[in-house]
Amino acid sequence: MKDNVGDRKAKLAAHLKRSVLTLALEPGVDLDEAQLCQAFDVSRTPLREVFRELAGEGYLSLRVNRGARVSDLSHTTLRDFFLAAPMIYGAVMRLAALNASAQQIEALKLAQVDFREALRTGSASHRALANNHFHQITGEMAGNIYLLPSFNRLLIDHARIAMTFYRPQTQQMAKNLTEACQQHDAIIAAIETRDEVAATQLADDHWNLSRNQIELFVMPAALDMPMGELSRKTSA
Amino acid sequence: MKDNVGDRKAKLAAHLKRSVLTLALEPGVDLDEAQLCQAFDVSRTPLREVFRELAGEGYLSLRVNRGARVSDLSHTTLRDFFLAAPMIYGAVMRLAALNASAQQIEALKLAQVDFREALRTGSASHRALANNHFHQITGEMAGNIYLLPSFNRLLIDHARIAMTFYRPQTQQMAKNLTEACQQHDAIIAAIETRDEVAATQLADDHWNLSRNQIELFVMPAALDMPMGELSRKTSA
DNA sequence: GGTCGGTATTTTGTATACAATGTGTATTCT
DNA sequence: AGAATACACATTGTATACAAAATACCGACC
Repeated sequence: MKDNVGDRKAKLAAHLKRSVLTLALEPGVDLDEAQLCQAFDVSRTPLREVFRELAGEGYLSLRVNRGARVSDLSHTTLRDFFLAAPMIYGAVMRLAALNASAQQIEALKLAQVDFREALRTGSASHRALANNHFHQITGEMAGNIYLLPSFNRLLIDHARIAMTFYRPQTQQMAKNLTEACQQHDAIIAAIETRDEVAATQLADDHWNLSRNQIELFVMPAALDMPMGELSRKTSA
Repeated sequence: MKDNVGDRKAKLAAHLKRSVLTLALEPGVDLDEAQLCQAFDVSRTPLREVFRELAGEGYLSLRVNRGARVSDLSHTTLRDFFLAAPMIYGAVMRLAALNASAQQIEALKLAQVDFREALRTGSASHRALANNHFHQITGEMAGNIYLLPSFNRLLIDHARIAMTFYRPQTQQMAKNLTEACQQHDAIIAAIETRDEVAATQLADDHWNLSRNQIELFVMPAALDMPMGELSRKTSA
């Protein structure tokens, strides 16, 4: 099971990504160079290179003379997220339908098998990662180097937000998950038949469902309030 | 004029960015670590960190065991560019109109002064950099962390493509440049009055003008062909 | 003459020592 | 007691030596 440094570096990067996506490393926490060096048996130089790389992709943020930390997921970033996501997701899905290769479609189907499996028996982390993987493949299908940077950044925070509701706490939330799964199937079908219109529409539907799911979590029960004081706009 | 290492690092990064944007470093050329280390008086470690940073932003691309090179600007990337740019530019301009701070508007006006100056007396590089700076500020105004990665990547290649026509070779091209300048003024006005509709429209106009400019260069004179064999679709 | 294979050289990647910066703590002075 | 400062410690940034990989060069063989 021993491998060269390059492999250990890749392992480290993958581990950090997974940890960030699944909230095993929570937004804002500091990363300890010395500890990670020891844990993954690499020296500080390659470790710090990985840090910079992941910082560029949006997983981490680096502050001069004060080390690396997991990217924040603040109030304002959430607002940005809801503004940008529908547009980018839609564009990516449309391009995916236009450009997907047969090989990529196979990969997408495999990802969906895993996602379904995760919904049935997996942990919340497994679900988040499987869903993340599914959408990453659609990003590859779109294959537009100018869209991907933003899309991948969105996927990072989508996974982190989603982690909060991949442990469904109500009947409705559970139902939404199975619907999301069905939408994935529809997305695969649309891509396979190169139906860009359907794909774009499905991106929109899928996104709206996701947003509902998030709202169910952020505003749990509505508590059956008599008046309208707790309207949606208040928290913004 | 002596400064600490951090400053030299920043200088190096700025130099590389400028060189890439102005085609002083052409797409695809290899970068020599040893030479740059000597030129900027930094050791290889910080130099390589800069490389990774710029690679993350899209200026360079790193290939394992084979060093850094300037990002390519190929046929296929151009196609991606034309697909993604209108959407992202429009979104950024709209958000800029909604969110710009007074300070940012001042900065934008200064950038426009410089751009106008560059059109009158500056070099092609000066023009490209000034225009780049102007649009970078609109990106900051929009301030959406999910849109910015793609937007900034677009700006890099926009500058590089634009370099080819900031040396206007026909009457029409020169005229287009002055029109672009006027559009900048209109953009400033729209942002200052928080007119998101106008800003979005102007983004579209500005983009179309830019594309025309590019097309004038890519398909120079049309040569007054009698038949229609040289129609636009052929090269795609 | 051309191609294959092996060695020398250059270039890239990693480890580590050292310098600089930031942080925590104790001591002193008001 | 509380604040300020100086000192010790921990963490981050840089330089450099070394290892590994790629490239260039050269000669042998077909």
